[in-house]
Amino acid sequence: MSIEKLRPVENLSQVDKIEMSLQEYLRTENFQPGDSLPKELELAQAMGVSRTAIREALSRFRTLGIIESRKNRGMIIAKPDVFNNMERVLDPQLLDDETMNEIFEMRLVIEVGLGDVLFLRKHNADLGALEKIIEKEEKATKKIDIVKCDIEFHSMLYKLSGNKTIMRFQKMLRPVFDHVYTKLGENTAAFAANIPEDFSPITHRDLLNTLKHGDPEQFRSQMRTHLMVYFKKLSTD
Amino acid sequence: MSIEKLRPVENLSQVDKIEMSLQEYLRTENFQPGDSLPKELELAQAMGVSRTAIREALSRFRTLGIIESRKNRGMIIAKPDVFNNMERVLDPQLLDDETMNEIFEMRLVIEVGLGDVLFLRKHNADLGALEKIIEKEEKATKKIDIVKCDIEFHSMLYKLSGNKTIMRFQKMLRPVFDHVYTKLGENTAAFAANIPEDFSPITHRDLLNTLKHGDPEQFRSQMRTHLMVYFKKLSTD
DNA sequence: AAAATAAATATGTCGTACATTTTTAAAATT
DNA sequence: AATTTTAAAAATGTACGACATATTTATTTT
Repeated sequence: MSIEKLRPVENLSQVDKIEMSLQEYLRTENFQPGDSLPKELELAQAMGVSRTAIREALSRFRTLGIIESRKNRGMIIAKPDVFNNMERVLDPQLLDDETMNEIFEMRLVIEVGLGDVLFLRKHNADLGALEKIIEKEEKATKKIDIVKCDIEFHSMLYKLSGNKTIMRFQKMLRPVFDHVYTKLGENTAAFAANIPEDFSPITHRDLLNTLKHGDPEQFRSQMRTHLMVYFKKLSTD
Repeated sequence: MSIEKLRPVENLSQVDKIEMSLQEYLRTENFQPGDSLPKELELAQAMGVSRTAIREALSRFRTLGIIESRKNRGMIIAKPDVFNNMERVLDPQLLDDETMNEIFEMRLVIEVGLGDVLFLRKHNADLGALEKIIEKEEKATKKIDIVKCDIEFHSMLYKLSGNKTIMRFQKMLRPVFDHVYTKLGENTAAFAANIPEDFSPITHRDLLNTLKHGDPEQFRSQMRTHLMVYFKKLSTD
């Protein structure tokens, strides 16, 4: 059994306890987005602690996007934004290589799986947008422009999925991708390493064609191949 | 162009500014995990604000898992945990139906795409663990036990992916899944609705067999079918 | 009754003080 | 002189009180 679950018993600060207590309160009282919270002073008095401590606990909720406070007016339960604030944590400068690799792998997983959703929604999706990006890419000569188009193309796929949560997720991870891209840009040898001799790459145009006239299974497979070039990791361990 | 990018110009609180300033400082000074930060008072003096304001900004970073503070000792840059604290935001009670659907759809996307990684790593993965879960499931009679096994099976897939980030992601989303499961459990009619007459479901055993003797493409396709039963949404819009 | 004014309200910011525990420095003992 | 004991300094955590500011509510004036 995992022992981590029950670690923090009495190593909790006062604010930690207040936070837990508050969270419990919000849940049991069934607070909903838009509902307004008791005033800081009321909370402080009710819990028998200082306003300072209450404010720090509330500050955590605010940081997590659980509550919102309007100056001089009061605080309300916020409509949760799932990936709120994650961008700030995902600083490529702070991430270790392993996590970075894992995130990139996760991207592969998602974009391969994205095929199904794309096929379900493509009738009301703007495939022309993809076409335009591809044309721009095919005309581009400088590497930086090609990379830009690449990012644009894949971003557009997320957009066409029509799933705002997935879109948000990609937006959140983009700094990581960009970072890896630029790193790869500096060193195309590693970039193209570990690709088998007989490997025939899949272009963005291939993907679009499949999206237009193919089926999800084909798309998944092609996307897998298309993204493989970025993964030394995947092919080795 | 999206106007949202440049909205908050002068609607920033002092703490907001301090936070930005601090983040900038940490980035340009190239702080790395483990490095210790200046003391609160030093920061306050350097920026010409009170310790209170500094503390609130630091509190945000702590909440986001960017820094860690050891009582009476000092604060250090933390090794970022990408999905730190996200669980608390993902309270099913607060999520609207649309987001919930989108998250569930994202799960489909990921588990379909997971096939590739599973096949890459299955040699050092414990397929026997899956076998055991399936056996338990096949013996189970009560619905609640079956649901439990179902959750266990899918969780195990994430685990076998060997990608800790993906695993963390699933852990984070599990409360949402559980919530939907129990809601579905109350109403099996809706649960099984919208499934075509000629639909032949894919069992967990089918998936395991494919994992053992099939190929990624087959697995992706079967996983797609397997998860389809949960999606009225996917088949309609 | 409508408009203008005043009071109450709630969060944001500040300053100070003290508790607690770790680290560092100093003193005492062998 | 080296080790142990004791004392001081340091840093975060908690608390209280005060004021600023902008909003809301109540009161007064026209």
